Amino acid sequence: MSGNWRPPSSTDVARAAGVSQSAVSRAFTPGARIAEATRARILEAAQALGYRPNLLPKILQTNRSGIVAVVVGGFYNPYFAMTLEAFSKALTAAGLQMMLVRVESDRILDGVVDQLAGYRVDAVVSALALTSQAAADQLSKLRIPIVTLNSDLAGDWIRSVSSDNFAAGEAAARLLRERGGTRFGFVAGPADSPAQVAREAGFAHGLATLGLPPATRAGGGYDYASGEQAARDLFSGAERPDALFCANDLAAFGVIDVLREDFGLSAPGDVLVVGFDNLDMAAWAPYRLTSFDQDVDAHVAVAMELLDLEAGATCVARTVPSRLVERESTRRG
Amino acid sequence: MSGNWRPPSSTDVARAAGVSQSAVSRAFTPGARIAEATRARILEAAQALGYRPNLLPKILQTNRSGIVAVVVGGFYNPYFAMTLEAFSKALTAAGLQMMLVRVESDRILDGVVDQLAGYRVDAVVSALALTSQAAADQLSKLRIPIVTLNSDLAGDWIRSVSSDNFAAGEAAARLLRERGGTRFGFVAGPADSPAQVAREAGFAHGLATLGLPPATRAGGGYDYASGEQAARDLFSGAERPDALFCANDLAAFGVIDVLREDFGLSAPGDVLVVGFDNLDMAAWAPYRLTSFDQDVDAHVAVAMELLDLEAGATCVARTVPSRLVERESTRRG
DNA sequence: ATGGCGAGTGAATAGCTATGCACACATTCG
DNA sequence: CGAATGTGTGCATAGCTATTCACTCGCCAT
Repeated sequence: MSGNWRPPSSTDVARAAGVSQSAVSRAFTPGARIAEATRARILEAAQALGYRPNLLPKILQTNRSGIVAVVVGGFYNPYFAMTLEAFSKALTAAGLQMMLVRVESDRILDGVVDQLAGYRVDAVVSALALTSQAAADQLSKLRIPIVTLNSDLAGDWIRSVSSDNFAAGEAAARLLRERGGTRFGFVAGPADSPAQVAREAGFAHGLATLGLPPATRAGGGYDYASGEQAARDLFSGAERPDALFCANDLAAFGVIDVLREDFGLSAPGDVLVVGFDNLDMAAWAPYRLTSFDQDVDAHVAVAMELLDLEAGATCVARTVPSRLVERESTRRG
Repeated sequence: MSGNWRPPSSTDVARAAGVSQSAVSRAFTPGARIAEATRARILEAAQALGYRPNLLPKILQTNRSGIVAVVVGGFYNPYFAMTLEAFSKALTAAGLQMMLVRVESDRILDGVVDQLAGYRVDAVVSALALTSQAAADQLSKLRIPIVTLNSDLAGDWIRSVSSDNFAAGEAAARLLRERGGTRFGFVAGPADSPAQVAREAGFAHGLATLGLPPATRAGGGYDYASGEQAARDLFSGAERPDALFCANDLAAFGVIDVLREDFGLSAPGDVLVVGFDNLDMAAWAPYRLTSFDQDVDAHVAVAMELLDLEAGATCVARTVPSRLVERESTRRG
């Protein structure tokens, strides 16, 4: 019997209140012309029936769902939590809802495009390290704006907002040099991440510009375990580095812990360490990690701005400066 | 000109392929009766136009959106990230989409109900510490199933799944006692969290059952800073505890860091510490924290199961056992 | 030869809301 | 007092898809 139950419709309310369906609609539309008495009677009937206007017909007509899809690859990195939090606030403030899509790989994103297009999402935000070009093209064809974070996609209807990863890499080189570093190491993120690539390139360029020897290299992931492994690799050899730039904080934590536990080394006592993301944890006592703050709020603000650029079918790329937050891990003595 | 652009509809495809709209619909409906040749011609035309079936009309008729709303209070706690990740996987596997809603307070949840109801979400999952009874009632009225996590809501169409918080509190008391604790302390979470209340009550009951003195108490939040403050409060007095049960891991980390930095105390050397949630970080070298694992996957599996209980208008509450993961922080000597 | 049958297709419709248009009525102004 | 203005309401429709119903056309069996 409850199998064919339906939520009350505006027609049901109209019948209950003895008015037409359009009157009900007007009662729920701010600024619509309706007598206050009628309106009150309708709201009363609606309340009694538990009526809520169905948003779908409106969407069907206007093709504006009020939904923005946010695509992420996983949540293990607190940086994504920060991004999600900021986006959530911004979207709510703009009266939009967030559809959260988690994809294992970019191949699967292609499959998800059908769904997103089917729900007529107003826009897609991709926090994926690597966003599928094919998927982006499909969305472009449907004129669904897409904003990528720290990616390097190109094409119509595609906007991107990134940190100044290259410049930050250079800045890291300068800082480590100033603080007394002589043998440099780089703890890498995943090779397919454009941010990782830019940070490493900037670091290398910074070292070269200062006339310093290139950095030894280890790692290959944005996670804690990658950092652990990188530290073991870098410090098992004879020529141990004394200044490290890590592709992100999570890896830096792994590095610092292994240095302390396995090698009895401390930061900054024996090794200078710089991270990236400025997670909350970077300020915690065991780490006090110098790190580049990506200014998530600014990223999101720019992203929201780019989403609003309805007309712009041209490719837009914006860069948000990151801010160096120096803590104990680079203060020697 | 692009102001009134509309994505291609099935009618557009039909025109292009020289068939009727129903044929197009059939071409995209698995198992529908259509000649293979026609189907191929339609798919070709659809491909050329970039057609994707609009899901909204179907939703309008069936009242099944394929969307589940997940309501959270924030993302600062990695525990929510774990939950979100697990839910995301489970929903994807079930062919559902996740609408993520972040609310500042439960009052705002009331306002959000209109939206959720308007989108005709199939169900609501609330990971809120405190879920508004009023909001839940509204959803019940619309026959939208609601599942709360670690909450103690009651009513029709409301299901809840919780950890065995009370039992875990008792277990914590037994463990700390066995490991040599004599003066006990409890680092509390927020007072309005049912999980916090149950954990504290279980701990108190456990201590009493063992004939031990009651625990001193500090804290009042699930975050790191709360833990820091709690440690300062608990260890500034003359009678310092030597065994702590923390309402969650994040607070426990704050406790451990302050003990080490400000008081020169170590866990487990000077103080035994038990946390709750078993975050990834609990295994990290500076902490090696004994913690109760809430088994997020099991929580989510049960939640998904409860969502499927379409018929059940009765209130269902399920408990998932948490698993004690013992690490160095409670191993003395 | 003819009734029956299955496959393939088109026409029509349900589902719900917002809104343009038309109409009825009241009020005000010349 | 007639006209004009304004207010409040109902009618009809668009928006898109899945699905039911009806129809046609081969084909087989009787």
